[in-house]
Amino acid sequence: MPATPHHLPVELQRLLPAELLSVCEAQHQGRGARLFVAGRQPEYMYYVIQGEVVLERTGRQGETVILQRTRQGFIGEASLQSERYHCDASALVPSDTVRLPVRQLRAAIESDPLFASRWIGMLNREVRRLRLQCERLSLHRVQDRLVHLLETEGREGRLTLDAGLKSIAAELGVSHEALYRCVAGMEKQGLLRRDAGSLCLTDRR
Amino acid sequence: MPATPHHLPVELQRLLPAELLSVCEAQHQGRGARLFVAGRQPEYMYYVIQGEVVLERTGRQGETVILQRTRQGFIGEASLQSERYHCDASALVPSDTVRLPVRQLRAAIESDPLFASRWIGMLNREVRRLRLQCERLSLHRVQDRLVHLLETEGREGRLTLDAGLKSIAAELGVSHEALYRCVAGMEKQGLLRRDAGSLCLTDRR
DNA sequence: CGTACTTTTGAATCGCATCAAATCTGGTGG
DNA sequence: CCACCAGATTTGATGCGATTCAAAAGTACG
Repeated sequence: MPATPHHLPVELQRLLPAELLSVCEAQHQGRGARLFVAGRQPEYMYYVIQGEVVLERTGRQGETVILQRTRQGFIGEASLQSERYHCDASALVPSDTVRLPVRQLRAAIESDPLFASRWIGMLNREVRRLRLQCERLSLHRVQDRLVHLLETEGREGRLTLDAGLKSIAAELGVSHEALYRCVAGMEKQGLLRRDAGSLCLTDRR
Repeated sequence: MPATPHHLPVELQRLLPAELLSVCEAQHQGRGARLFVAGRQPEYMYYVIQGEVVLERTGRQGETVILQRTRQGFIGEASLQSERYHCDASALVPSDTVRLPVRQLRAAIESDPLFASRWIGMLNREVRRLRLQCERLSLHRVQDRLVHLLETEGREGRLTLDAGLKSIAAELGVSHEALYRCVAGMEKQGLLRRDAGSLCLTDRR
């Protein structure tokens, strides 16, 4: 069923032209649900309203690598002009999403220059976010990566946890044991506070 | 001086509309030359024809983190709509570049839908490339990262080296000593060949 | 020829992955 | 409500691989 525009997030309402807003379809994804799988032809573009959806790829040793982790925003937007998906998307926790037909999205970009500019702006933000993640992953110590995450993705050093520390560990590219130890150690040193569902850096420099 | 269009790379000629091609300016950057620095207002968009230009940021301990490494293509394209650069760009080796005015680039995107689509395609490729780099950096062993680099950025497992192994080490996020040892070890095991200026995986599986 | 940089090897140390196991948690069905 | 289960969290012990510091040898360039 089509979602009425005023149910959609403000960001989406500002980004999309009216003819696309009207064909958005709200969906709910259960825990572990697959939005799409690698190799399939892209038919819909997905936007995460609430929850946590990851783009992942299976390495050659069978390990799962998380390529993107979205709690709010588009997932797999790079597949707009692709013939097929390059990775899988699945919901880590029950999530609310919106999907819109790729075909109409492409048409809107080609016919609406202002929308195209806004879409480019969204891609530019994504590129910068990915560069930040590369910077983060090039840090060697778990603590450095965690602090970097809190400083760049959190607000005022505070980051809300929707799916537990284990999924954060995967995003940081470290074992969950190492992250648990790191968090415990930083709490003991008073560098970090841990409220229910969020991590927060204390301001000591 | 404006570069005559037929001196520009084919990729650029196919991407840019005529009015932008005519305002491209060819430039040569000496080794270590700064194309732009963080904080400044973007005035030109740069394209690397030949050589090696890096986007880098200085971490809080003063270490240099390479965010992008371009031997061919745009550098800092995410700053198209930004008020200021978020990082520095400098030439690692003497490089040929093209610059075009950001203002006219923005105007072209808003007035030429097909060009906007092509620009989006370029950004999509960049997003995918960055996701690959994140995947690579989340590997733990140096050898895994090097193999991943050769398989994804090389052609048939062969990668041409323009600026020595040390800059590769920085891109892989490892110390240069570790990379030298890794290369030597893999050569000894017959997993890798090292011609003048290129690394090549041998096909043993 | 000297200077700056890359490449190379060595040795010591550190941090994390890994394996193991115990505890805690939320959710399920009896 | 309680027993139970799957998954998350937590702590411990061990080993590996990379960082780091150090130093020497090779190389390009003015």
